[in-house]
Amino acid sequence: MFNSMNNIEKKTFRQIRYDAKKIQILESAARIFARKGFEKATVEEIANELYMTKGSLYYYIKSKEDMLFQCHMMALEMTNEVMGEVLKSDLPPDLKLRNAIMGQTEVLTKEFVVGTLRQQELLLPKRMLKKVVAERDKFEKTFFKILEEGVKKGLFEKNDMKIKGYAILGATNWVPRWYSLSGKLSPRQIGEIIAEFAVKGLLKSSVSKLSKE
Amino acid sequence: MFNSMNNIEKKTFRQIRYDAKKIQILESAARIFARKGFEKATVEEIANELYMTKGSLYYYIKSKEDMLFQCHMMALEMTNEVMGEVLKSDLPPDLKLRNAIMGQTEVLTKEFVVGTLRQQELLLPKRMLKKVVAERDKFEKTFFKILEEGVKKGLFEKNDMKIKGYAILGATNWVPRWYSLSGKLSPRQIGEIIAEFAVKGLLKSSVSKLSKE
Amino acid sequence: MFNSMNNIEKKTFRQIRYDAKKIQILESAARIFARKGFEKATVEEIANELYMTKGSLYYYIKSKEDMLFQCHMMALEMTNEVMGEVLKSDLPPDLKLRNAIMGQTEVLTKEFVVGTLRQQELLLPKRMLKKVVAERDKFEKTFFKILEEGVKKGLFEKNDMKIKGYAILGATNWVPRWYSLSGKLSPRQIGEIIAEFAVKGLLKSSVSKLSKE
Amino acid sequence: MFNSMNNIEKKTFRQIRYDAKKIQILESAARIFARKGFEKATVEEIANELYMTKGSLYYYIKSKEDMLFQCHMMALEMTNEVMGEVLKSDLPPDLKLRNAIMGQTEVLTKEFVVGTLRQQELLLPKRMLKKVVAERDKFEKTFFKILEEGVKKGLFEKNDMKIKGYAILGATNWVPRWYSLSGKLSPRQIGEIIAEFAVKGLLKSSVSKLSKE
DNA sequence: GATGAATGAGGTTTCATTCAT
DNA sequence: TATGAATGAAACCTCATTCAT
Repeated sequence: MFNSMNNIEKKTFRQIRYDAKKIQILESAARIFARKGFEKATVEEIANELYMTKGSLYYYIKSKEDMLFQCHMMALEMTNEVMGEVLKSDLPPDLKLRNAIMGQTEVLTKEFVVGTLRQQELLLPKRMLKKVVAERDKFEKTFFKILEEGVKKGLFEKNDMKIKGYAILGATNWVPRWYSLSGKLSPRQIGEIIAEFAVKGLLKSSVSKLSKE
Repeated sequence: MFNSMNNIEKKTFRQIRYDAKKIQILESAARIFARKGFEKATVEEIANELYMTKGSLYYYIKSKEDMLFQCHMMALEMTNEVMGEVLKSDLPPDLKLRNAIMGQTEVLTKEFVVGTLRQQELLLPKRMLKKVVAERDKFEKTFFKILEEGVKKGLFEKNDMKIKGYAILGATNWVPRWYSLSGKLSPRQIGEIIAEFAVKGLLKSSVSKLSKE
Repeated sequence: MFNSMNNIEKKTFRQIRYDAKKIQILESAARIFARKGFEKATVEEIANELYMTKGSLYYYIKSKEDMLFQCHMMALEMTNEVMGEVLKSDLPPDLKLRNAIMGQTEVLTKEFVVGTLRQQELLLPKRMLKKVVAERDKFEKTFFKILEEGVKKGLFEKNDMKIKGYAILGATNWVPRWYSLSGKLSPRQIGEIIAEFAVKGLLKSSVSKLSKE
Repeated sequence: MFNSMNNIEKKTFRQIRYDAKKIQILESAARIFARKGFEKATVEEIANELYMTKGSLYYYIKSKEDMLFQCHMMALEMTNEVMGEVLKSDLPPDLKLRNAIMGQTEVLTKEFVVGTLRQQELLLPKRMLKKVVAERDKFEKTFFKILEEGVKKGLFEKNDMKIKGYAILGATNWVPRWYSLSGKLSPRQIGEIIAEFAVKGLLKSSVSKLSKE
C-alpha cells in the first residue's frame, strides 16, 4: 500500500537496466555486423560477446533483423540530431554546411555507426526499410535546406545544386570507408577539410574554369 | 588423333560458348545480388533467371562466392581500364581528372557494376578479398597520380590532398546510390558536374574563404 | 504456536483462494487449448488471459502437461458424475439411456469440456494418460451397464451390443464437433433427439429390415 | 533428336518415382502423427523412417504443415470417392446409406486415414484449413443428400433429420477411436451393423416409443 | 505470492554443394 | 553437358521452466 512509490521507482530502475542492456546488445550487434557482415554474423556470437545466451538475448530483441533495424534507426537519429542543431543555429550558410559536415563525419566514424551503416538496408524487410528510408530522407532534406539557404543568400552558385549536394553527401558518407583510427587526423579535422573543399566548390566566383580541350 | 586440329577448333568454339555463358551467369548473378543482396540471393534463383538448373550452373562456376568474386574483378577491371586510358592520354591534369570522374560515373552506373559493388567485399573469403583489395588499390593509386600531377604542375593546391582525393572518390562512388535511370541527366553529365565541382575545390585561388565565425 | 487454529483457518481461507485460482487457470487453459490446440497454446497466453505472468502461474500448476491432465480429469469427473446419478436412478433402461445421453451432450458442450476433450490425450505423458484412460473406461463401463440392463429386461435386442453401444457413444461424443451456440436447439434437446434415435435402433421389433438388394 | 520419345518416357518415369516417394512420405508421416501427435512428431523421425535425411525430405514437401495438409486432403479424397460412387449407384436410399457407412468405416480404419484424421485440423494454417473444411463440407453434403432422398421416397421419417444425420456421422467417424485390428469384426462388418442400427432409427414406424416417465 | 530475467534444449527450415545418370 | 536428387551443416527462433528478489 504505502510503498507504492517504491514500486514505481523499482519499475523505473528495472526499466533503466532493461534499456541499458538493450543498448549494449545493439552495440555488440553493430560491432559484429561490422566485422563479418549482417548475414555472416550469428545471433549466438552477438550473445556470447555479452556473455549471454541466445535465449536471453531474445528476451530483449524480437529478431535478428530487428537488431539491424534498431541500429539503423539509432544511427540515423544521431545523425538527425546533429543536423537539427546545425539548422537551428544562427550562422551563415557556409558555416552551417561546415558544421553539418563536421558533425556528420564525427557521427559516421563512431564504431557503432560504421558497423551499422555498412550493412545494406536491403537486408531489412520492407516494413522496416520504409522507416529507415523515411528517416534518411529527413536527413537529406535538412541538408539540402542548408544549401538552398546558401543560394538564396547569394553565396552559393545556383546551378546543378542537386548533383553537387549529393557529391558532398558522398564525400562525407564515404569517410568511414577509408578512415582509420591510426590516421593522424581526427574525424572533425577531416570534416573540416572536406567542408572547406565543398564550400570552395560551391561558392560563386568568376575563376576556376577547366582548361580548354 | 589425326583430327586433332578439328579438336582444337572444336575446343575453341566450345571455349567461346563456355565463356559467353559464364559472362551471362555473372551478369545474372550481379542483377540478383543487386535486388536482394548477396546472402539473400540463392544460387537457384540465379540459375533460373537463365533457364538453367543449379546443377548445370555449377559446371561453369566453382562456388557462389566465386561468382561474387569474379563480378568484383570484372567491375574493377572495367574501372581500371578507363583509368588506364585516362592516365596515358595527353591532357592537362584537370581534364584528366574530369575524364576519370566521367568514366567512373559511367562505369559505376552500369547495372552489372551497381549490382556487384553494392555487395560488401567482406562477404568474400580472405584469399579473394585480397585480390579485390589489390585491384582497388591499383585504381586508387592511378587516381591519386592524376592529382599529384596537378599539384606538380602548379594547378592544384597541395594541402590535404589525401583527404580531398577521398572526398572526390566518395562523391563519385556515391553516385550509384542515388542515381536513377529516370533522372534527367546521363551518368556522363553527372560526372561532368561532379568533375567541375571537384576541380573548383582543388584549384589554387586566393578567394573562397569561409565566413568568419 | 498458540494461534495454530488461526493458522489453520487462515490456511483454509488461503486454500479456498488457491483452489479458486487454480480452477480459473484450468478454465483459461481449456479455452485457449480449444482455440489453438495444446501445443500451439503457450503458457504465457494462458497466464495473460488472467492478467498474470508466467512466473505466477507456475505457483499454481506444475507444468503445462499437468494443466491438460487436470482439465481432462475434471471433464471426465463431470461426465462420470452425471452417469452415476443416472445409474442409481430408478427408471427403466430406455429412460436411463435417454438421460445418460442428454446429460452427456450437456456436459460435452460446455466450453471447458470442449476445449479439453478436443485435445488428443496422446499429448500426455504415459503416467497421466493411464489415469485418464482409466477414468474414461469407468465411464464406458457404466454406459454399457445401462445397455445390458435393457437387454436383460428384454427391451433391447441382444445382438452386436458392443458395436451399437459405441455407435451411440460416437453419435454423442461427436456433438461438440458440429454443435454451435447459434443453433436453435439446446444441448439437452439435441440429446433427446439422439436418445430417441438410439433407442429406436436398439429396441426389439419385427419391422425395419433393409430393402432387398 | 530421334529419341525424344525416350526423353518423354524418362520424364514420366521420374515423375512416377517422384510421386511414389511423395506418397511414401505422406504415409510415413501419417503413421508417426498417429503415434505421437502432429507436434510431438519431428520431421527428422519421419525422414528416418524412410531412411532419408531431413534435407532430402524437404525436396519433396514444402513444410511440416504441408504434410499434414496433404494427408488430410488425400484422406478426404478417398472418402469423397467412396461417397461419389454410392451416390450415383442405382439403389434405394436405405441401401445407399448402408453402403456409404460401410465405405466410410472401411476408409476411416485404414492406418493412413486414422493417423491423419486424429490430428486436429486446427494445427493447419488458415489457408489450408479452408480447403480441408471445404472438402469435408462436400462430403457432408453428399451424405445428407442420401438422407433427403430417403425422406422424399417416404422411407425415412422427416423430423430432425439434421441431428439424426450428425448422429450417424458421429457413430461412423467414431469407429477409429475404438476399432482395433485385433477385434473379431472387419471394418465392413462393423459398418454393416452401424448401418442397420442407423436405418432402423430412421425408418418410419408407429412402434418404438420411449417408456412413459 | 508475484515477477522480471535467464536459460537451454530442440525444432523447422534453408541452401550451397555434390554426384550418378 | 545437363539435371534430378540427396545431403548435412547451420541458423534462427520459441518456449517451458526455474530462480532471485
